Amino acid sequence: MKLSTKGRYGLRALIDLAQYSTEAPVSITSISARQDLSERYLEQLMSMMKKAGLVKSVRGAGGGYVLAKDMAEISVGDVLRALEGSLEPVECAGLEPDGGCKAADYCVTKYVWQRINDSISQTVDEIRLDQLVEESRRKQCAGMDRTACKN
Amino acid sequence: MKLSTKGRYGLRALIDLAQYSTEAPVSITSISARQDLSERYLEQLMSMMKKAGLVKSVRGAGGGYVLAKDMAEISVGDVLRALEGSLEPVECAGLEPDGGCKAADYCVTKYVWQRINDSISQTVDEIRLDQLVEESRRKQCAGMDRTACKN
DNA sequence: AGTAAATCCTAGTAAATTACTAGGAGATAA
DNA sequence: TTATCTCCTAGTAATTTACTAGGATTTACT
Repeated sequence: MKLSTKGRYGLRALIDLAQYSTEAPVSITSISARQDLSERYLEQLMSMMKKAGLVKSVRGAGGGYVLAKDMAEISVGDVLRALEGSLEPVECAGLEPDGGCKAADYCVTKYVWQRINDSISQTVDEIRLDQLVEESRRKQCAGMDRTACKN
Repeated sequence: MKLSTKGRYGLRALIDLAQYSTEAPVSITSISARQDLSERYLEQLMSMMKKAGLVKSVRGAGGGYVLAKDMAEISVGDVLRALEGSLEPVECAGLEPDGGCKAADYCVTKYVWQRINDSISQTVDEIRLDQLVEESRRKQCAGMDRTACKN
């Protein structure tokens, strides 16, 4: 039940992007320098977030990434699902109307997986990027030594 | 953010055990037959749950496993933590008073991981084995074809 | 026109983890 | 004494993770 580096790094990167892209697009190079992440790897994460419609890219010199929508419109759930895939603790935990497991009616554990799924979904969907950015400003995270912590 | 087969199989096995161990201990052979699980693998899961104090074993012929405490005293959280290890979505998500990450005061994402951790913990800790057993009886899960579903 | 700074896209790959299997020792009831 | 159990340690194939590598393409600037 661990998040991978994709989700962890990606959320950090997006918070960074949200803070620094108010005027011009922000390059992968600058994000990875501030956040101490591999440029090549971050590239892939940004690509995933782009496909998910969270960021837009500007190609060529002076280019980079910008948020595709308002910070308040992006939830942690959007970010993590873009990077981790479904957050369901097991494959069948979702609420598919019909496509789900045939055995669902007789499945006790499905109730458990669904409860876990619901609680995760609810919390990640209610935390939005603007809150995190504000929190980051308040804590003056810019001065934080990123090599100390990989989360 | 997926549970492994340990957690999935193990919870199923323990529900099965709770239902069938009212009189005599239940053997791994019988659980694995009913639940369509590998005996050897289940053996390991039972051993983990024993170490965690959830079940007791009776060795020798006619032996097997019994719950170590009342069904109502065992939560899904107890079971999953015994089998999966910590349920924290990232290493630092817990509430360690001091042993935690040095950067915590400056770490925005830690807030996120902790919120997720808290919501998972709360839901798994409030679901107890007796509820699941009752639900299983109500649904007549005994007739379920276990080969159809691995969760 | 040329160059530097960017994103974009696909593959490859070492390390770690998962999900088992295998073998055999020891305990106990019949 | 034998069949049925738990117990314990190792091994291992398959999968996933976390990257790295190479190069094509786009664009601003001089």
